[in-house]
Amino acid sequence: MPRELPKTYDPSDFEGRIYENWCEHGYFKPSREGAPTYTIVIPPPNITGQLHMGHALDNTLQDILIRYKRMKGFDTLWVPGTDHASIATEAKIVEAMRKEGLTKEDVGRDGFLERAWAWREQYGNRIVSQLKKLGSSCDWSRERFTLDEGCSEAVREVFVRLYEKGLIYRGERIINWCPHCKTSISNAEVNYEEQESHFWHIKYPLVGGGGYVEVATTRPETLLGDTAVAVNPEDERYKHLIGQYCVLPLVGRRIPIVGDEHAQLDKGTGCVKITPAHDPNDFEVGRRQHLPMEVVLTEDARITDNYPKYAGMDRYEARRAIVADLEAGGYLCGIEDLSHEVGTCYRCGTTIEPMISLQWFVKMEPLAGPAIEAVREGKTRFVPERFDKNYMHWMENTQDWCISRQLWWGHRIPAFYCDECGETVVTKETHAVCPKCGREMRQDPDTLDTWFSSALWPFSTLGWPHDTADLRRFYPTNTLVTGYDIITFWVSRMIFSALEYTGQVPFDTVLIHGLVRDAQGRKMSKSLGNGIDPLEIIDKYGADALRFALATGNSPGNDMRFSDERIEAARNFVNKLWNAARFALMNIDIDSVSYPEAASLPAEDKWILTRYEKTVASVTAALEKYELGIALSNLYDFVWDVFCDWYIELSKASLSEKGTEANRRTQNTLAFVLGGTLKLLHPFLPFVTEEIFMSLPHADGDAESIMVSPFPEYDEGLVFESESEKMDAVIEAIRAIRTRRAEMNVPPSRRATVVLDAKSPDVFEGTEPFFRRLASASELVIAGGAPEGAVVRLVTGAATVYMPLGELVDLDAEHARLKKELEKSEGEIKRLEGKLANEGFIAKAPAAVVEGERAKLQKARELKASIEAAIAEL
RNA sequence: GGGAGCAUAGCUCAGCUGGGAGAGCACCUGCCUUACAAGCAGGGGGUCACAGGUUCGAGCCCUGUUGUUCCCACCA
Repeated sequence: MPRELPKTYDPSDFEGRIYENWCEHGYFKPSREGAPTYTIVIPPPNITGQLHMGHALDNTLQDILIRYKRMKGFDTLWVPGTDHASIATEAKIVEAMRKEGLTKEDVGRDGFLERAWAWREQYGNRIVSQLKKLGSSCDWSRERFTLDEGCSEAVREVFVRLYEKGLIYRGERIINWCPHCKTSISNAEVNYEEQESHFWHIKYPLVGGGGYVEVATTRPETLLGDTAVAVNPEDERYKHLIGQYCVLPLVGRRIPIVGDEHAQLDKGTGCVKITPAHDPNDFEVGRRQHLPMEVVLTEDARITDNYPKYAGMDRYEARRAIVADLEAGGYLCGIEDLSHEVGTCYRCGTTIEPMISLQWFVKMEPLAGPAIEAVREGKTRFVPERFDKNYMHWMENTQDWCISRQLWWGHRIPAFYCDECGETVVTKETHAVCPKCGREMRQDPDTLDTWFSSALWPFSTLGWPHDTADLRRFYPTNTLVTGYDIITFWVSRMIFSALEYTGQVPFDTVLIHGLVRDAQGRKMSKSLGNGIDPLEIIDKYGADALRFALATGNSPGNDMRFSDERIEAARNFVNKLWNAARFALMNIDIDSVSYPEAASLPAEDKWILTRYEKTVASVTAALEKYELGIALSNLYDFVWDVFCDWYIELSKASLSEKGTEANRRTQNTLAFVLGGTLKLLHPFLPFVTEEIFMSLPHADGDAESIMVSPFPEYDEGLVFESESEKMDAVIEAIRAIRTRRAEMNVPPSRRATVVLDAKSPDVFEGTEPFFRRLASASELVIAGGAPEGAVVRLVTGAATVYMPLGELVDLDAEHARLKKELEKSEGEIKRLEGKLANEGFIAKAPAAVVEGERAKLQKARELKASIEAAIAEL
């Protein structure tokens, strides 16, 4: 027996209860052994904070897909988890300790890690509970963490394998150093931003002559580390200087002038100072020219003790001091204003310092090749497609990946060094003994880039490197849903990692979404304080409304704005659905729903079933193409404009006659269509659809929960084209009457006889109740012509409508109005005639299109004739 | 320097493989009608950035221009 719903829609009444119920029944776990699988691994949120709108969008999209596939009969698995986010989390913990007056060194490595794990406990759990509030149907029994034992094992396995293959090496390279985080970061972690600066021109006197060379630099403080000046070997101005020496100002060091193609003829003065230890280009020049490396900066970017005058100054202080000294010494010969791109740390924004450093690297070239090939061959495809360009470009140009970090929170590098003989051992074990001298070895103190472990996420979460049942069944996964901002960091690395270690792509499709911006289109950020908390939105409007707001009108890869209007519109839609269900339940007393029997259905039922089936088809097609926003807006239109505005209103006629056969048929159709619509909506609005579904009588094949019921399949047996067209004609006539009455300001309470002169009178047979209810008709007369007297005339495709509202009609105005309609139809006829007279069109356009245009012309001509008749009668 | 996106109603945006433009919000008019005022009925409002081109036909395809956003890049 149907249960009534509360009068007002209040999501807090049921969202929590329903979610618990789903969990208790284990619906989120895969359980259909024979069925094809569909797998998603969550992009693991960082444990640095709480869920933001970007997560809400990302996870809403994933949940829509996984729920859809589950209802489609797939054995679905959505693997949840969180990311330890080494540098970001470590920075947060350091900051928290600073407030207690503590530093990392105060608490020591073990003490620090203890705090970090406590942090992970607190914030990791919070994120999980927030994902649950959103309705995410993840299999929580498989929850993972990038630093858990399984993931750590995978990391060690990969590190050792790559090392043994020669794809991981340790070496001295120029790396990006963040003086604030005091760690190296990878190229991908550097953001370039425009900074206003200067270009300083400096004279370097030649040794043994009166002349000098002039160099230009944006970083005068690095002068201390110069070990050469380079000129282009082809440069006529300077080539005679190659092999000579000049004197480094302020320092007095003799440095050579070398010929190197790095110096360009048309750049600056043509002479370049070379600082091999603090510039990536100069590093290369230094290698080619066998120049010494002179390190002048400490790890917190201060001048080293080798230069007593400047020792201890930070780099900017030193810059000012050195410029002043150069000027005083007469070495400065010009200052230009300049704005240029400066690298900054993506976590803290500090200007990064290129420095020579001993670090671990992944050799990218052998790994990138197959990764490029896989996407080119379509083994993994991006939606929308254009993002593969992005990916390709990065892959084709990527340099070796610096993976070691001078941090404590992360995967410890599994390399061991012998302090005795300098031997290095890389092993999965937790300690090592030197194979040469038998001493206990010291483990590398550094940890790995956080992306090193997330790169393995699609398979490490399924048990790799072990050959587990999950790995065999659910890998490769199917869809990865993520933002475009993370393609290079993460997606690309998962692809090359998966190919290298598992021999397969990690997923077949990457669904890319954009950023959620604020109402003014700005990025949401802490510093702007314009972030919108998804949890607050859920508390106020419900998770379904939030999901709707994020999913609707959002197309893949594009940013969206989140505003009050948007969430209110979403809530209003859910409320509309709620009330439609309430209406249905107030009128339904049948216990079960049966398949509609075509033979006994009235026109309005055939009409709504036809519209419903077409919605099933379009929603399914859109979902298959990952057009989630389109799928949802199709549903919106169907629910609001078709089901509520028309079918519910039409159904009131027979629902008011209790106990009749017609009444039962209508109840059945109403419940059938509403039930199916709820299923179509369920992936988007999981809670409210379940709440309503539980209250409705069920059809055969429905499960106890909507989330494990079958998704509707398009059923041609319930598509009735011609009857549906008849109903459209009735609707058109009702609309015409309403419009005319509104224009004439006739109140609904003033009912009028409606006389119809129809081309096929049977179309309007039995439709009087509709005209009474929806067009303020007192009665409906189907006549063969115009009634007597001055009346309102409305011409529609199927009929001419007359209403005896003569006293309200200004005959001249009426005449003018009909005349205008006549002109409109004449214009339409002219356009169509012109088109059909065009031989090119007839010859080249598809036959169906030509036929369609002919039919339009035919209709337009009939309409014109009807209007002319109406004018004549006036 | 290279690459990509966007430009459609007052605002925010849809518009799938080319067949005479849609939604939400806002605005105007009228409504307590067997659910819903978080609602119902009706209405106004667009040279689809600009200029060419392809086509029987262009918001959609091609070229260029302008504006705007973003990504990538070691340019002293």
